[in-house]
Amino acid sequence: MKKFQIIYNDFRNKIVNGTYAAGQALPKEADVCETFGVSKMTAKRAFDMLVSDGFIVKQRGKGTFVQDISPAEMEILAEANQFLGTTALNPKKSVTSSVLHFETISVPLDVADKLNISPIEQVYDILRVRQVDGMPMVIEHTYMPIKTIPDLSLKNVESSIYNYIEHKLNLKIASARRTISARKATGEEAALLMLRKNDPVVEVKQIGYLADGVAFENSTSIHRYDEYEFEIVLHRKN
Amino acid sequence: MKKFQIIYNDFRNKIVNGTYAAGQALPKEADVCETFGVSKMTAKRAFDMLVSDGFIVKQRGKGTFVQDISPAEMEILAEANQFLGTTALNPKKSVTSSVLHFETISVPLDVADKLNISPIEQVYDILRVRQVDGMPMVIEHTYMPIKTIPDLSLKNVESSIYNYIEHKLNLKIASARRTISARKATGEEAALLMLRKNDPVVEVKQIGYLADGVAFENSTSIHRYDEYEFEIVLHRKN
DNA sequence: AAGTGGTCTAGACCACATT
DNA sequence: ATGTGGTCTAGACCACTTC
Repeated sequence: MKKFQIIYNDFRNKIVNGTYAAGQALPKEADVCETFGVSKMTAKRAFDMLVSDGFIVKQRGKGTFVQDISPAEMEILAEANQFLGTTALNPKKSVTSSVLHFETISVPLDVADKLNISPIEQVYDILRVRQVDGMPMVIEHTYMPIKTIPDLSLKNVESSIYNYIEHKLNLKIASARRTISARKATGEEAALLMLRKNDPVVEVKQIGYLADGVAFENSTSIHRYDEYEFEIVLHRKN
Repeated sequence: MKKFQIIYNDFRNKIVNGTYAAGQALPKEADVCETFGVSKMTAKRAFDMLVSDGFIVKQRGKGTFVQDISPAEMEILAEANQFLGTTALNPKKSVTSSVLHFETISVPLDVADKLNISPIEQVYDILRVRQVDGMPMVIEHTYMPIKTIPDLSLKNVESSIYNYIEHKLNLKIASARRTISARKATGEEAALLMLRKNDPVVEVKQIGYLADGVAFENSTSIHRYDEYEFEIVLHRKN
């Protein structure tokens, strides 16, 4: 474990469990350096990560303080933070997939632009409905270039594509660009999600990237409006 | 301007305008150090910011490369990134507010928890409909503690509360926690937004924080489903 | 073996807040 | 004047990739 991670974890735990309460001052950088036997840059790095995650604020000339958050809200904040597929997000529940389409096609033009590939390339065209404990939660329409994700099988698609990519192909999923909006469900969507036509759905468009920067996935997910919530901490620039 | 910002801006511009194309290698850290006359930590910091914003990827042992993004998508990425109020987000359009409620009340219990204040404190209770070029876009229901934001006037509420906070009170708005979900519009919401009852709306709940970590705002915004979109770049932790 | 980025140091000096 | 965090340096050493 890296030194900055040790320091980050230590203070994160003490903030979440209330050892450091809302508004309370944390030790100054110089003390952290001494306590953990690290240099200033390393202590600063750990604190900067806590700022980024919304736990603390730093004020030049004054000190470092726990963000003004109630214990109940602190719990929620501690649980938030990550980006994962549906399987990993529901580790305690049974996640299953019904595969409605799974074929290889020439890439549609708009998808070619998002994946930044030539319009003559082939992609998987995958349509799945994912259930949590048997209840349909989301329709996922995914395109993936076959040259990047070779030999994808129906079995992979039925269980977890991310698992295949990371543990069979040994590729690292690194980041994603996501757009979130809402609209009315079409009749087909409503039927699949057990909603009525024109009920609200959340539409999440995502472009996924591997650690080498290559786009490997362009997906559109249609979520039941009553089963989707997206949380984030935002920081103003400057 | 800080050195790391100069380097960040330089490469950001060259990536957005195509001087460095998708997949292309950027200079190695050592070269950046020499070119800009900075140390390794400073060059690294600038590149780490570009990673965070989704422009590049770094691969240990190999080098640094532009993310695999088409020129069209690069434009979109370059425009994204920030958190601002409605006024600032629509600088070219006329943003107006209809104030439906503006009173001072004892804080509701759930709001007291989000703002982490005592249940006997007073807060502004503000209900506004905000229009862009005359079209109703969003209903904002905002609570703010009067002790943190004193002397808020109807005039401020009619124009821009953020402007009052930042330029009259000289407080710095630093961060926010946001939750995004969708649901059906109530009859009242539909009337205000010129929708039909049960049409989709996007519900954005936000807790805003000042630079000293104090929560100054708890708001719920109801957006027309066809006029709201939220974009973000996410990174996987490890 | 050579080349790349990642972590970390032990300081120096600066900017802002408080006394 | 003192104390705080912010920027930056000039390295050392490590981890991973490629040859």
